[in-house]
Amino acid sequence: MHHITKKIGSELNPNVSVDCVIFGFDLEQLTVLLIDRGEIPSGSGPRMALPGNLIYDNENLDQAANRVLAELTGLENIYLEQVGAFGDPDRIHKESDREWLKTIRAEPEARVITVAYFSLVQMADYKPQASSFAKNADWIPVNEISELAFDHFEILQAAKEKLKQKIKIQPIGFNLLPEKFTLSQLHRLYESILDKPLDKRNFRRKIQKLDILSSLREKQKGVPHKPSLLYEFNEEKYQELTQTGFDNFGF
Amino acid sequence: MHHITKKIGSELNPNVSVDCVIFGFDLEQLTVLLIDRGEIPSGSGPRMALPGNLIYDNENLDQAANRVLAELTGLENIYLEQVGAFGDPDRIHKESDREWLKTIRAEPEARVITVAYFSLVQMADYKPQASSFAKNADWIPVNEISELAFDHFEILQAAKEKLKQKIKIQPIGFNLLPEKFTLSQLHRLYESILDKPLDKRNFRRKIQKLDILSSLREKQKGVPHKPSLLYEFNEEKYQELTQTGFDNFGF
DNA sequence: AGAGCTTTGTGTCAATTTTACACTATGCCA
DNA sequence: TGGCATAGTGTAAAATTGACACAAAGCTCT
Repeated sequence: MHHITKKIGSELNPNVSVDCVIFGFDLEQLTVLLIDRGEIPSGSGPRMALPGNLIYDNENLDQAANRVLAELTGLENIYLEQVGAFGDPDRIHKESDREWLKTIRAEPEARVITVAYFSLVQMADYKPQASSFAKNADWIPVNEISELAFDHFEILQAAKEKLKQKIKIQPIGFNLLPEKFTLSQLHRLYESILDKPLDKRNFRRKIQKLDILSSLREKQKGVPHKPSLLYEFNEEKYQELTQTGFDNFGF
Repeated sequence: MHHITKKIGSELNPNVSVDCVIFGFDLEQLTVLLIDRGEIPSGSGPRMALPGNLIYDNENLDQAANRVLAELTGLENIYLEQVGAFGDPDRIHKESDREWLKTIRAEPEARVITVAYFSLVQMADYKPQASSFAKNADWIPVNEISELAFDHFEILQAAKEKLKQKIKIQPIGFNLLPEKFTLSQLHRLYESILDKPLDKRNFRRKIQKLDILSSLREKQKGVPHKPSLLYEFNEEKYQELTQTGFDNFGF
């Protein structure tokens, strides 16, 4: 009678999905990877949405999120963290959303609870392209997003907030940067996540005191100003740090 | 074919449940309200579980959590916050859990994702009693809990951690105390949530600086030692504080 | 009534952390 | 070579933290 009476492990669960807020950083500002659903038949309504999909009955939630991420970007072993569950019965109320669901879901009217995740990726690792998921995918600066499909805007807000809290407690921001980066880039990253200016000297002092950066004997090339030293993230020290635990970056 | 083709809004969703970690404080230590499932037929396995239930298709997740809380305790308008979603396909692997589900669920083999909440209640407001939920319910000190049904122990850990983080950022601990309380009680509450000793004088200094307590001209009665002054939580100041936002209690 | 027990309530000092703030150095470009 | 843009650096005042000890109040017991 219900899907659970079917063979377990082989099918989509019509009631539970995952959505991923995939953050990137273009060295200027925080961005999110959104999919473009193309022209919405009924004309109105936002075209952009978070990547997401129903879960399979034989995978756990983390696996589902990793799968969605991999299906869209091909990336694996990416930093991923749950934001929470969202499940208003009327979270699908825009006409454009209903119509779209008809084109992609076997049961477009099902009441779906979605579990949101956020992930941090190095933008350079993935150049957006069309996929099974989407007519198109794009990195969009978070500040420029004002509406999304379904309740995805709400989810985005929650993900931003969670990231904000988390980065005060763990130096996860490195997941967003290329291997070699400058302190100024790190500085701008923190500013864009925390959404407030941070004093340059004080920021540098604090970060350095964490002692998780290795300075390279290497400088930026070709910039029209004084070149910056490049740094690497020192995983060893980071592990030490997370072991002993630290409560506060103090930003 | 699936339950979603039925009339929406009237039925249990067989795939999604909520579980509540209901915290209390007995003025000595942090406690959790657990239900006792009674003798487990197969003999082995934990008897205690978190209160929880499947959601209805016409309620959102917060409503479902509030409903479960109200059904068990009769309490309403209680502090409630989502912890996250838990959904291992094999989260129901103990034999005792399978058997119990057979007695309470229409579809005991369904793969269920549960959304966990934690809530803070004043223990005095609720005296445990049997209910539709449980043969019995009881306040159990969190430190004395070492196993629970399903993945409830894991959920409890996550809820404790979330509470720990949250209380560093917002003075939500007041939800656990009676209207009038002493600074020592508040002190012990913070110690038991943070699970570490806090210096008495430093604690008092910090709390007082928040300026959200009103001292009453009233003392404890009948205690075999110097009586303590009683305090009230000052909601007005609290609102001010949460508006302007404060990032850190600094514990 | 007094001794003893238990918990309350209080202050200071040293060390650390935070905040605010401005100028020189380096490399490109025109 | 001068101009432009960003990198990189130090200090002093203020605030916060952490460590620490003893007198006061009320009850109980004898």
